[in-house]
Amino acid sequence: MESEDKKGVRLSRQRETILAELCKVKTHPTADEVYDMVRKIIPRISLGTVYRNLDFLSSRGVVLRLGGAGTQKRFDGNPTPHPHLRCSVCGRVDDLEYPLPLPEVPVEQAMGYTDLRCDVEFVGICPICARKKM
Amino acid sequence: MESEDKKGVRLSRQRETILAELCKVKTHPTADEVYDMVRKIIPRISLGTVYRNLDFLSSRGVVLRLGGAGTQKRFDGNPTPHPHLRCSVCGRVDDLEYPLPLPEVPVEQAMGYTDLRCDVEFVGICPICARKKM
DNA sequence: CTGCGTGCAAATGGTTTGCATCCAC
DNA sequence: GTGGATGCAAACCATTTGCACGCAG
Repeated sequence: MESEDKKGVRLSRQRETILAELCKVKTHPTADEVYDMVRKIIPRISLGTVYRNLDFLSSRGVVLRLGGAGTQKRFDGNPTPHPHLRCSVCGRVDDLEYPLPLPEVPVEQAMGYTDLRCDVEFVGICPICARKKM
Repeated sequence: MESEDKKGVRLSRQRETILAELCKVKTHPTADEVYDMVRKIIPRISLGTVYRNLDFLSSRGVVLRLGGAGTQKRFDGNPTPHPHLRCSVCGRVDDLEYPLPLPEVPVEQAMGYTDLRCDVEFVGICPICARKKM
């Protein structure tokens, strides 16, 4: 029954817009990049609201919060776990467009951990930063 | 020639102790857990020094800095990339003690990224937190 | 009407940094 | 002696939070 989960949840223009903008791009924006995107539509939105909604959406599995190696967290409009490429120089994150089976661990080998989800991230240098180095 | 890399590098008691303590444990301590460990040996060490040295050591590949899903970064005395298990509740990180081949991406599929290193992290609930929930 | 969501601003918390001093080489 | 490393404290910066108001249901 999904109604149990949705009890008391409202659809504000802010929340709607944040999700729409995030799904629109193929980049993996940080919270304040999302803030900039949404501000073009709702100029008076606050950064706190953006954080609250990204939190809300990722806790419901509607979007993905990428932990990753960098300082800032990045968000992905595609909630299905899939491998990412991260640039160790500029922090940019791309989707890996190559079918790569996510590794799995037999439950009895998971050292007692449960509900395992696999995160795969390839860290390297993106073509743009590689070029700059020359 | 390793002397080129080591130009001007000194081995202070602080740096030595930080590395020794980190290698001694099988947990994956955060910077201030390392601070606590080292403070038992060098009480007047500063947190800044711990950060500077963990930075120094990981940039040289002597230890591993785990990006990971949590807020704080964790460090691993074993510099060889290997899969980790992370508890999404308490943030604890364990080594996966199960041989799992790290996925590889053919260079021509890496979307122009170079020097790729693979990070695999399984996120789930550790046995301790699972028990607490009951 | 209700109470969830928002805007604003202050607070947090991990990490970084400037600077004078210290000590490994 | 020299410059890399330290201790201390202030600065940073991404993120979180308290509070009064606004608006979706």
